[in-house]
Amino acid sequence: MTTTPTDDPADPSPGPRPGAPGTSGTSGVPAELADAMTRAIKRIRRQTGWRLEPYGITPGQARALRTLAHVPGCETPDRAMRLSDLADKLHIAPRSATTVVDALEEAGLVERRPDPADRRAVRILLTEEGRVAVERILQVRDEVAQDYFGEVSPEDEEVLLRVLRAAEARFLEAGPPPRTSPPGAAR
Amino acid sequence: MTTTPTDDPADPSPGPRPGAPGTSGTSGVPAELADAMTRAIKRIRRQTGWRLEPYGITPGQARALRTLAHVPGCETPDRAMRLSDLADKLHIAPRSATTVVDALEEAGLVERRPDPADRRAVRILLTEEGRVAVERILQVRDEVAQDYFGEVSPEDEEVLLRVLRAAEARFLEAGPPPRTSPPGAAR
DNA sequence: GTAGATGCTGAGCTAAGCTCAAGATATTTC
DNA sequence: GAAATATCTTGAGCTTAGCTCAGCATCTAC
Repeated sequence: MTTTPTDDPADPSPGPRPGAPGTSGTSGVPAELADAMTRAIKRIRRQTGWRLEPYGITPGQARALRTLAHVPGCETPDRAMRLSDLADKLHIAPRSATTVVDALEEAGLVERRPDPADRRAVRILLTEEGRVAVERILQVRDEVAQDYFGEVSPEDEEVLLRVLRAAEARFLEAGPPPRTSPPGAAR
Repeated sequence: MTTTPTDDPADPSPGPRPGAPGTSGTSGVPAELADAMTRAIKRIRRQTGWRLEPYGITPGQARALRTLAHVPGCETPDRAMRLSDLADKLHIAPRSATTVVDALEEAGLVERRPDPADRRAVRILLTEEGRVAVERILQVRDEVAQDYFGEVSPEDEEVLLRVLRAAEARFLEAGPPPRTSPPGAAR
């Protein structure tokens, strides 16, 4: 194997701090965990992006489509998401959601419809083609996850899922996390 | 709680496909796992970014600094990373690494030195200030991971870490993953 | 010692975010 | 019911983090 066109021989996130000449290096197991998850997700994302590329679906569009498809009445003009809801869910500014939706509409995956109950607002409906795209996205997601976690035993999978969900719930419950820094932070 | 300035009340990645009117929805446990990890990492990253912000360290700089600090002889001009090595590790083009290093140098965290053995190349040395920054970064990483995973039992932590590392090793070993799409892909 | 490969960077581009402000509607207040 | 205020979307223009292409300096091989 010359010039191996591999995915990623090594990732930025290093392992257990080999020789860092630091002063206060704690580096607990949780940190290792976060690093390992970061690497895993990075690879999964890359894979997913590549496999969706031939269909002309960008990662951003995939995110938006999944979010739109997630709401129960996503096909009816009075229950589908509004543009601003989409923005909220995606953690982007409403103005940015406009651009995302522009692209999706351009691609025929989505359709703007006036909200019957509020003429300022616009509802984003999935088109038939959009639904097909969502199916593809979910399928690719499954494939990639299967590739990555396929060999994990069902018991371990259960543990992972349980732990992650517990951690998530706890974190969300903890409420608004501080955006301030710990010690006397001067920049 | 009015106008809660929460972190993220809900993420784009939805749960177990509640009402998606799909045709071929498989949605196995691995996919759920990938989604859960994606959400976790997203939150961890956001938190980390916020906590590093007061120090004037951007996420991109943090990644670069950690990568630089990772090499054993990162303080000596003949063992520290070259710019192109950094680019490789970060998965960015060499030209982009130039810009990253420009910023780091500007901030006094890093120093360009000619490679004693190859006058085309440049070695990126951490300055004293850079080392301090790396310590901060690692500390914040620890804190955030602790916040997120702190309540997980040591046994579960072990399982997670073991499984993730196994999956990672398997994935890397599988070699260059295909960038082509599964069925007859026409865009 | 010349030819080609390699390492870095200047110039200029793109994608995906952002803010600010304006136009059209809703909602509330008097 | 009219006026003030708030909300929803979008146009204009900016920023950031990437990219490619081209060029110069140097290294390696013949």
